[in-house]
Amino acid sequence: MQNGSASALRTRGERKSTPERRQEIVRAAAKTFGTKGYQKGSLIEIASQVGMTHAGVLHHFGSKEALLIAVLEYRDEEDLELLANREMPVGMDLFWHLTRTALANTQREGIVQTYAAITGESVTEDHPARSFVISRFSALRRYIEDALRIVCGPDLPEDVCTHAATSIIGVMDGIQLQWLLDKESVDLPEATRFALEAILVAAMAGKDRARPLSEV
Amino acid sequence: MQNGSASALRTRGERKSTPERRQEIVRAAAKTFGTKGYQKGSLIEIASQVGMTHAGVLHHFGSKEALLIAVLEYRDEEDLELLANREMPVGMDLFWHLTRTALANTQREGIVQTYAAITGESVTEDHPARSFVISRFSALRRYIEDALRIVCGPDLPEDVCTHAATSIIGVMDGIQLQWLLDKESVDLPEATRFALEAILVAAMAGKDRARPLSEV
DNA sequence: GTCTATATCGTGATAGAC
DNA sequence: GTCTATCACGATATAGAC
Repeated sequence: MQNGSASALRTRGERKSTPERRQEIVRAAAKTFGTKGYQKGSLIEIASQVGMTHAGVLHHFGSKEALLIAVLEYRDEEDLELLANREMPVGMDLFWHLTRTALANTQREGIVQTYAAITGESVTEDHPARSFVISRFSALRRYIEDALRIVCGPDLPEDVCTHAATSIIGVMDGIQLQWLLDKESVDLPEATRFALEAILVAAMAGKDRARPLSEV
Repeated sequence: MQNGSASALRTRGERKSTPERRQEIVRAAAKTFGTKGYQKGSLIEIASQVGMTHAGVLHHFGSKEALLIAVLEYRDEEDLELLANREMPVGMDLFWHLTRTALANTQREGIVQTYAAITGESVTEDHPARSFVISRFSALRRYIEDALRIVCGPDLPEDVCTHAATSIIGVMDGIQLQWLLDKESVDLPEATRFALEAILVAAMAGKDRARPLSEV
């Protein structure tokens, strides 16, 4: 019960310890990069949100680019924590999870906005988030393909599987984008649910259509 | 047959006339905004592509923002000219057109890139393209909804119609984005065809499901 | 760990010569 | 119609005081 060593006392003083400070900064950066974009979002604006000057921010991260990477990693970490066991659901559970995510996203506009702004910018030349976004998409496609194979069975043709996975990611991102720009005209969760079901049904049908005659 | 007045001669001299020069600049700007984005794409880079200084560009357009608007209008104009009669197809023809567009887009990466970069950036605060993109999406949704009503008949429920239209635009944009970032992993025309068919079929099914029992 | 001060750079825009 | 020159501004990053 004794309240600890000198080092424990040190980290509990009124001065914020470094990991906490870093997280504060990352959160502010995510907000700024979301509203202004990476190019236009300045270190000065980020710093002012946490009561610092931009030199202070650079002390923790070294460069603006490193801060962006930290934001991207933090966002993925945050997504993982939405899941009870911190790992991606498998099979049909994945599609339920995606549907629930679309619903949850209506209540966390900031995160959606950050994701959309950075992803959108990443198509430009030499953008620091580019390779990160590419591998994120790639990993996501693989997850969804695996889930599709479980749901549709082993007869699912490879090309149908890939196209369906690409379509699912695409439609979720695309609907989010329209929703961000015009929330009154777009029903994010319902449109997403409709599209996911449509694509799932088409994948199942693709499986049936491609089944070799010998097996029928 | 006589080759014209003094004014006609004047516009044919070795010096470029203003409308031609404007178009050259707009094309260069579209390219630069596509590769670098609007914020990072500089007037200096645009000007150098047409053999001018940035002051020359500003002489024609007054401001960088006005140049962006010109690019957006030019891009829409260009899209219209892909159509034989310069007007959007109606009914099932629209969906054939969208499928053909996805195929054609693999051969005009620059245009797709420009569209994606500007649309992606437009979600940020006070972006000059924002209202343009919003009304573009809105008009597109209306077109597609009209076509869906023609294809599916008047029984198509309103919400299914809207969700399908939103999904179609979303999935086309979303697949394009993945394709731009990773062309080897994404088959743009085939994935688009798959998704469009899936959504169309689902809309038809939605119509059937919602048909009042009294009509069956 | 945060600040002030500064170096260095690039930008969009304006004014005026040619 | 295009150029040169310049202005005013804001950015990232560094150096060194506290």
